[in-house]
Amino acid sequence: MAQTLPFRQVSSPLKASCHTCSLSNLCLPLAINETDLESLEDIVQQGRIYSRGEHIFDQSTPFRSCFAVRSGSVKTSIVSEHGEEQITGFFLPGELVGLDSMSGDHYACTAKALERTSICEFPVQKLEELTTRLPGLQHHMYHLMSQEIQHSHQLNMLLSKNTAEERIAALLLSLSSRFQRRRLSGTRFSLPMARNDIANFLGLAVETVSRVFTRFQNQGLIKARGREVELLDVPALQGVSRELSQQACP
Amino acid sequence: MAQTLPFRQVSSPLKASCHTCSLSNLCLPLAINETDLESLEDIVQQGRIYSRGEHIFDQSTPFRSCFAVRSGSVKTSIVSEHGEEQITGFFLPGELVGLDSMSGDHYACTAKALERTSICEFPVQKLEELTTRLPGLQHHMYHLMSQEIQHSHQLNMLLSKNTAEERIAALLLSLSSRFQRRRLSGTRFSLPMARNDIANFLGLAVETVSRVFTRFQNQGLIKARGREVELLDVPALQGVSRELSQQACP
DNA sequence: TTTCCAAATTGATCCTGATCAAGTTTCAAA
DNA sequence: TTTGAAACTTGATCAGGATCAATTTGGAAA
Repeated sequence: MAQTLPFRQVSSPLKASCHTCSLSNLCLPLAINETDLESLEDIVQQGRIYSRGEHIFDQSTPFRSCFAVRSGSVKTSIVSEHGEEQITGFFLPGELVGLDSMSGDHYACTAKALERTSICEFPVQKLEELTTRLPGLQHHMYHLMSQEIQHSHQLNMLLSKNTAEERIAALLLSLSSRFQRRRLSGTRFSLPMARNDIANFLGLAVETVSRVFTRFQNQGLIKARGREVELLDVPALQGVSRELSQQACP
Repeated sequence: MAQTLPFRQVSSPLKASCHTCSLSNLCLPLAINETDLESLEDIVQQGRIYSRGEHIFDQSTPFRSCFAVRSGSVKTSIVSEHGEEQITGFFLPGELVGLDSMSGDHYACTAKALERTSICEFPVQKLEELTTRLPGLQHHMYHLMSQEIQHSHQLNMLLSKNTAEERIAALLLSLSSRFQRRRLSGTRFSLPMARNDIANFLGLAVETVSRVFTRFQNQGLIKARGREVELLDVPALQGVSRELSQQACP
């Protein structure tokens, strides 16, 4: 995958057009003004398209940029010394990938496209220069990073206190509200990730995930066929989850 | 606890002396220069002393400041809708509390002193102003927040993949290396937290923590009497833990 | 010192979810 | 269309750790 990086930099980087991007209200501070927005556009590069399963970066890639998902979705994961993988997050359009890597000179995780995915690239060096000039943008960076800490803490609680059913209900509701913020249906959507990924993320076995899905289905809470999911009874799901209403929702 | 806050602000805040603070190499960027350090000292207030169990802030407190532990130790926790508590971190001298709260206008967690604890206060408004002027300090803030995300991700992995023994070994080793960085013994120290807190933090029952401690003791890995702990066989503990070598170690 | 309550330990039993083992479905490539 | 492999589902069994219960220890206040 190391070859893809030089390629992306050689190929003339398109200047991003945050002005017209429908996601700008998600990945940008709402308070940002016209001139500030132009400064940001100057440093943002419209990255290339990644196809399903393709690496965006991994723990051996030198850290240069954060990435905003424009369309599609991304998963990040860390790997233990013994090769065990732990998925640390799923990222939907408008969400920023790489905030965990802003210390050290390599990425702290591996990022992989879950489907055909388009991303915008923020070179951190330029971003840091810019945030010293734009206090509003700096504040927004603190805001985003702080939220990522909070969401991870909520996930800790979920993993340490909740049952399999509660974890899965919470994930479904999280996805639901995040889709909804993107003006997509919050009750009928397509899971960007495999059952295996769900299991890994939530600290469960695949078989358990599968069983809970069918149990929810039998109880009339959801309708699921493969990755297509319909939430039939959101209040009931909320009753099951009791926590993490909008994990990782920026 | 709300009464203590006004009190702390009325009582003339002492200007901190980061110059002479033995922890400055932990909580400050190493590259910071003389003039920058003075700017920082201008905004840092030497906070008051908290006694064991005392609240520093909670989720109803308006967010104003981050805090650096000067001596003693602090635990932070979040509470679910149903009143379940989840400890999200233990903080030793030199570590910064409150980075998860830099979004929103209230703290995102509750912070409580685990013992007699002295802290320095960083009013965030002034801190943000300062970081726009000092790019090195801004970079350091990104660095610290990024690390907090990483540590939380590592904790996620620990909770989702590791056994009770592995979790506890990892915690002991984490504390060990953090004490060591503070020039304290890494093999013989006093746990700042109760068994209950360890259990809560690691997603276990108290009884399990107790049992693992005695098991480790019988295997000759540690010697434990109450909160006094001696690590007798660090390599063996590392073999048990296999992960999270230095969680939350800034 | 005694008293008292919280913290910690130890034992016995139970249950959720892991693991092992077959299938079944899906979907992409030939 | 066939084929093959990965993804998913379902069933049976097992085990790690939770829970319940009973002491024991420790430390602060009287």
